[in-house]
Amino acid sequence: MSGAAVLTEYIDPASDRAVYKQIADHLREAVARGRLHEGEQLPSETQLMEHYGVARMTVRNALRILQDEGLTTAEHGRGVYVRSRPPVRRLASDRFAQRHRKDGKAAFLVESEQVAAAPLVDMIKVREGRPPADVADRLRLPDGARTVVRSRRYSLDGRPVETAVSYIPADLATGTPIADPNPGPGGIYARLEESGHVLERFTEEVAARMPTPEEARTLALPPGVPVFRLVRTAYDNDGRAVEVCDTIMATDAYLLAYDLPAH
Amino acid sequence: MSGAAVLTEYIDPASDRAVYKQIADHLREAVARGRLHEGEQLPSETQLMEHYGVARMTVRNALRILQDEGLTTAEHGRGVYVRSRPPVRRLASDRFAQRHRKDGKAAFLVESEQVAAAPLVDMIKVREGRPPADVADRLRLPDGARTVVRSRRYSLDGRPVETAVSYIPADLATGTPIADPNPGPGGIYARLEESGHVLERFTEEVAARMPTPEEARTLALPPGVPVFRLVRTAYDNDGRAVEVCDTIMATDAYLLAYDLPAH
DNA sequence: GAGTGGTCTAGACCACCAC
DNA sequence: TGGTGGTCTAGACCACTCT
Repeated sequence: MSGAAVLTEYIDPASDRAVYKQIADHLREAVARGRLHEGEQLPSETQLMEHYGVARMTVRNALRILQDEGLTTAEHGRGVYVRSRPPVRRLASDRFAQRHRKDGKAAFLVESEQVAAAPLVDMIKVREGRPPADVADRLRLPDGARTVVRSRRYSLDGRPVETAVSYIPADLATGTPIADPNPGPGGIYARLEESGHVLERFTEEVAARMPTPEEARTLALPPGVPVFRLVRTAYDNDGRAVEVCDTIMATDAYLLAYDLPAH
Repeated sequence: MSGAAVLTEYIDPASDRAVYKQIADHLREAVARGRLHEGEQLPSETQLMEHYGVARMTVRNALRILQDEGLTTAEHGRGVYVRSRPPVRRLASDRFAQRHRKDGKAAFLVESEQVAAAPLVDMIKVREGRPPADVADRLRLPDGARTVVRSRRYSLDGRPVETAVSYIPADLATGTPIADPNPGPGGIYARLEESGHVLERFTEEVAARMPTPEEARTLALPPGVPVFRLVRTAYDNDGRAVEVCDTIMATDAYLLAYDLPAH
């Protein structure tokens, strides 16, 4: 049957609005008014063609709009469905607080415990090399200085949610567990603190944009889902920048929470 | 002339990749490699059809991909251009610090001074009414409690960048300048502090998604540009939530910066 | 096999822009 | 007036999913 029951409206031929936009409006409204629920199937392209009396491309243009808005997903051979909004994971601003590392857990593991999801870290790559210019700036490194570069991907319950690339100045990392794929309990922050670089504060810069094709592939992003780009810089108690972490996050998996003092 | 000089590659008929995706790949790569610069015109649909020997819909599908990625903008009657990335405005985490209000300036005005842009606030609407459930939760208001609701749109140099809706509990706002369209120097935060509700801290929750059609219209967003949804809650020195501000921001106009302590 | 969405063709007319 | 992108038609063949 599918959701053909929502086909109650017709094209207004007197309207200036393009036909495919009118069709998109009808379907969008059906979702907004709850006549089409999360996960429910939309009328098929054939049904829409017949109901509205238009060509297939017109129907497909309408469906593409909804997909670009992140409202629906098309599944080849199955149908078009109202996208279900997964529960977002809330990242609190104290997630890097020292107390969360005390029992030897890195931040991502602590968070996944809180939401009772199975964490996975894969695509781990560690190398040494020169960082991009903007990263070198943040680390206050001279031109040509080298860093240890740690890349990895994080997943929850089998769903990739975030990729991250960390840059640590070579003089702090080379020859230490930080340059190993597995840096040990508590992660690299614990190693940095053991070597005397007690972390004092972090800065985070948050931007959002549509993913590149490669990011969409790595994070298995459906169309219409933007990414956060979050660049975090960690400073030790000497005020030195000891790590820059460049993160790409699926925006449908995260809610970022911050506390701001008023003084 | 346009950018036809970038047409150096051809379709690989042996490839499994769809023709329109191959064309999109070529053009994307031309941008990435600097063979097409910001603001430069892409080859026209006609030129692409002739070069690749494909139908117009195939070319249009390719161009749509780039547009959805936020890489290009199409201008009716003129051509398709590589989108120029406007300088983003950086919002620091101390932007609501008390010292920035001392000279009677609201946060937005202070920021626009820093970037030497002409600020505009329009579409101002003030009313009294019941807040949405999630706002009432944040304000810890009982069901049915009323708030003053302040809506407005912010623009810089004639370009809309952000809309905001503030909710202030009626017992703090009704009958005060907070319920006037113009709340006076320093904005509503200054009025709240004058009435004894000195602001102690804020929380911000940041999400990102594609805009609704109405948001795209209000912010004059080109296709492929997501929005931030930023919900800020202001607390006074008694720990009471005195305002919730629900903001929709153009992501190509903002970079959000936060400081996080490590303790 | 029947139904779904994915890709592609080859046209048409229109609205907008620059010259 | 010619070139541009915007909309729309009426087909075709294919790949995928479910039964």
